[in-house]
Amino acid sequence: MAEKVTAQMVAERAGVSQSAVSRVFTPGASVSARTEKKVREAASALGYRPNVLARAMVSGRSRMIGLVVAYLENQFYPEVLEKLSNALQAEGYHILVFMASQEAGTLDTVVEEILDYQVEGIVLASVSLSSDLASRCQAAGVPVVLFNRSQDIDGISAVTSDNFTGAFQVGQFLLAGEHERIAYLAGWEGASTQRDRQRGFVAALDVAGRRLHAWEDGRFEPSRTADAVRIMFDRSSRPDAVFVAGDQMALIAMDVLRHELGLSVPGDVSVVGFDDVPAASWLSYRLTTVRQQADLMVARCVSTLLRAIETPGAAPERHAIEAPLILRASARIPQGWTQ
Amino acid sequence: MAEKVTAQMVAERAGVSQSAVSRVFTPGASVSARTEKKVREAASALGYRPNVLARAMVSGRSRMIGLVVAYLENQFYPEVLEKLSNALQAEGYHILVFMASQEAGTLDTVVEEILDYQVEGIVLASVSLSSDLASRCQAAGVPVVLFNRSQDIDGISAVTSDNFTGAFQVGQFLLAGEHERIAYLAGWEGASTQRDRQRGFVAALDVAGRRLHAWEDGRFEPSRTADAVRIMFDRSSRPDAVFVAGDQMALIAMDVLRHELGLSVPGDVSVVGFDDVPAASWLSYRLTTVRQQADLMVARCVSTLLRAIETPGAAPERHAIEAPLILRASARIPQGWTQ
DNA sequence: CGAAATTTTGCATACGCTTGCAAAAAGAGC
DNA sequence: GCTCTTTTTGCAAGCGTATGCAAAATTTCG
Repeated sequence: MAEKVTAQMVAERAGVSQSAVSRVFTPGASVSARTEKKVREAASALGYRPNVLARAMVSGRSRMIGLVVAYLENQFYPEVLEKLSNALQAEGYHILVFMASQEAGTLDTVVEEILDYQVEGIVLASVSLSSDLASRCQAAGVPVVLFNRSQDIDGISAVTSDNFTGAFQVGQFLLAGEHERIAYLAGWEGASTQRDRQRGFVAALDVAGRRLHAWEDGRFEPSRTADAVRIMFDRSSRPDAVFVAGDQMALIAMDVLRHELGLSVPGDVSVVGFDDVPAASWLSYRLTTVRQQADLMVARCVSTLLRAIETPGAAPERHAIEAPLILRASARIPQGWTQ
Repeated sequence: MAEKVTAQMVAERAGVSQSAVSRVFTPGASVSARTEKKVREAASALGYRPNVLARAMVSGRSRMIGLVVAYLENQFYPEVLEKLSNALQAEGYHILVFMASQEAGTLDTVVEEILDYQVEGIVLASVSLSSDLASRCQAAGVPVVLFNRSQDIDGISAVTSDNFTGAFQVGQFLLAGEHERIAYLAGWEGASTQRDRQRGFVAALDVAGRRLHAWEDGRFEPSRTADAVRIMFDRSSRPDAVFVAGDQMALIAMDVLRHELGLSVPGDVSVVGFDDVPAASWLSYRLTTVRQQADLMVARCVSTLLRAIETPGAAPERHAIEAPLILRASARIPQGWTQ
């Protein structure tokens, strides 16, 4: 196996100093056209490429962003990961992935590990942060952006959908559809997304002087969700509409309603979800749902992060991306409904 | 923001040399119990943690594995990513993710970028490698493992399912079910998985003196797949069974068959997939399919990779993991079929 | 208790690169 | 051509850690 080729070797071959080589590969540095040519020739002859790690050591810029993800089962996250990776790749950054099991203490460990790698920034997707950890990151000078979670912690930026308004719309939509018994199937209550969606939905009902006819908790877990649906519909006056806190759960709900309880969707029950994962548009479901605009969210996330990296003192940003209702076929559409 | 705490600072506080600090954090190094105690106290008082990058510089061990993934839409890959990340995390490694667009030249660029980070190994998921690139990696002393692709390149390890045998079983299964017109819906022909599955399936028919009644190419792309199904079934003698090269395509096929063409699955057509993605078991599909045992594949992938890292001269390994047929409800089950 | 064997420790160097500084080279202006 | 300004270049000092080597400390054991 060949030795690894260093800037020093290139320098010798090109007959210049090692600093000159470094400058050729540092955008904005001062080099004459002639030495640049000599260096580039020597470099490509030897197959030289700068060592990112060595560069990181002295410049403090590792070109790495740490990403913490809790679960990838939810189809929304692979999509986000892919887009995030592409967006960061375009800016010359790369993603170091860390899986956080849902256990409590895990996140602390994971974040410590991330910091060990001298990442320039951290994205926490669907993960909540203790204020202790947050200040640890700040002490290390590493900006943090929460993705799909919002939290009132000093100095922590967050990018979410406008969950409140999105869910509020759903409430209006179901009311306009003249549903009589409107239910809500909740996600894990520790998630800010769940709380905001519930608040928005209930607020819409509230405006009309209405209340939830039923409420169950699916915790964003498949089997828990199926149970919740069974409980919710095993009563004399079952709901005729249910807003589900996430698509993954909504799809399960539709399956249980149709194939286990023999109900028709949307004939007997209207179902509305949140996320707009790929499967929501599959012909078996055609789920009416609120779309999380992953592209926009990712773009905001990246710009927020880069800004924080470049401007160490910058104030944290909180972004709530518009989340439009996507009409498909799982919920009765009110006459003349436009939006 | 606080300064970053170095081994030197810990050394001063503990009244020892920097080397002593280093040794405390290097498993297997020689330190007395007394200095270890002093160092650990000083370290935790200051919140010291070794800098992975600096460590990588001198030891050549970055504790990073590069992962290249082409597309995450296929539900199989998020699952793999999650498991792979967890398995490597348990071994003290972390994953640096790179997305490879499907364009041709991209992979070269991406692999170069990976090597810049001094990763200790590379996993290529569903991506093919030119022998030129392969030797580049070998020159850099970085072992490569192909995941879900196999290729005859010197020195390159690969982990796949036993696609041939898995598909062969499907052939036997459909024949035993007394299907008359058996079709195959292919994936992208550049993929070894596609080729092996087709070969296995056709071989099974061959043994019985039968041939494919129809063949179309879905290229693993959703809209292409839907078209392929439409073409395949728009003829007087439509297939009564179709083996689809991947679940993602199989689910689309079921949707088109049922909701667009008004056919019953498995009444009119039996459908069998490959992968066993999460959605395959959803009540709307209950897809009979061949399971890729992600756990086993990942475990093999990790052990292969670690072995190659620790034993630089090691011979490449090729593993084909058993892929069992999972019976559900999308294909007619032959009487008395057991397996 | 003392010599030999063993363990622990600090020193110094290296890993591959960036960057401030001062010297050298190149341009500008007359 | 000569001085003054501007650009280019090399030198050398790190960045934070691991590690070979030799000295120091400790243990072993006759």
